[in-house]
Amino acid sequence: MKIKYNLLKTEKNTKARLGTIATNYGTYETPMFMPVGTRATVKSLSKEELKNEHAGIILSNTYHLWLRPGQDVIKNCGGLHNFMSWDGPILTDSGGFQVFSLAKNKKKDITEEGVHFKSHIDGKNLFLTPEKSIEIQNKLDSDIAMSFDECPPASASYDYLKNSVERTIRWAKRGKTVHNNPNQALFGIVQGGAYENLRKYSAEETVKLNFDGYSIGGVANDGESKEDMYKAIDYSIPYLPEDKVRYLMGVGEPVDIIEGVIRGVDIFDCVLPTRIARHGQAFTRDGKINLNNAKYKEDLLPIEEGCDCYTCKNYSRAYIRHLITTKETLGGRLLSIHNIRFLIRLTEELREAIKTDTILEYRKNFLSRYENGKN
RNA sequence: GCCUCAAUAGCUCAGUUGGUUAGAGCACUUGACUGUUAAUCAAGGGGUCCUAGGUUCAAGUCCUAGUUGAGGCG
Repeated sequence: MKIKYNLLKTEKNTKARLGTIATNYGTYETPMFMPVGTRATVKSLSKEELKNEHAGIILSNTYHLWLRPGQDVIKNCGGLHNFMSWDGPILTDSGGFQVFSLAKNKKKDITEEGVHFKSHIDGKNLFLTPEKSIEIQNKLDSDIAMSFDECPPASASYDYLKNSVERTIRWAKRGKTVHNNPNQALFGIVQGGAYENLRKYSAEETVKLNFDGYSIGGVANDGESKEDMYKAIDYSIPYLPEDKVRYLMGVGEPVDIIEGVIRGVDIFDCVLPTRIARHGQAFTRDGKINLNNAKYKEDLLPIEEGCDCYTCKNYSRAYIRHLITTKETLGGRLLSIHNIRFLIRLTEELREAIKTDTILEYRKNFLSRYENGKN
């Protein structure tokens, strides 16, 4: 079966939604944060570690798996779930973002047919089309496939964005036509920068194609302001159907997840918790902390007091700082576990706040503590 | 005892025929990261150029003596 979203409740004072997503690998509550596992691994973590911190859906990536090990290898190994031994749901991104992020400042040729660009591994010429992306995702057998979209930079002009939005809609249609995995949902992606009419047009036209869920893309890239990100959400959400899940792609920071939920977003993904972890930083209630800092040298507190994650229950800041400064791999792993749990716990609390219609109060309290960090 | 070589940032070292404000890597101190080309990237602090004389318009660089270290010969 394909995924099924069930709206349980909308918060009284905002557009925040409490719901569930039923998948072939269990039913999960939303709002939800999805850890990113680009190359069929949430970097450095085992499946038990993810499960222990209550991860639900995880992401993987069409472009990266296409290049290595190749979709046929994964298909012959029983599909992505079997290949990576993950018995939870998986969402695969389409590769649209990689065209933007890998080929940034490099030669790429975006045509109506698809995108010509070069492999970041060996420089080989590559050609990715909406059909190709969906075919790869069909073989990967993820639970949710994403349409192949164009992800323009935040600095793109109105005219560029207008053409890009129209092309992304045509690409969405082409991808849907070739999609043929009965167990896999397919999501459409709304683009249009921070322009109200473009987001409206993009959302309405994408919804007409009747996808299994909708995402808001093109946000939080290239130095986009938070105001523009929130506009992009506000201008998209009203045109998305109530009975389908809404996914804000690539976000994010704790603050942005809260703002997204308040605006009606159900699911989020972001590389931040695992990336900043490997770079020595951790989310806490009292703001982001950097374990490289000398002040943690003999600090025997956990990363965050009161946190229920494996890392905080077992290790001190002093020890983790030692691991980070000596470049021991365990440091990045322990911080990844904490940061993922932090964002998952944030969504758990947001769900509670929706149940009790107190999400504005929750935001106020969270922000005042997070932004006046005592660390 | 004699000879040779060396001495520059916390460490390992660049530094041209003498010529702007003596550099790098690492370490240290910070910062950044939003559908992962990222265990990455960026910034900052840090100097009695072994010491004392001398030559010169100008010395980390040349000369003399000394100190310390390494090696060699007796």
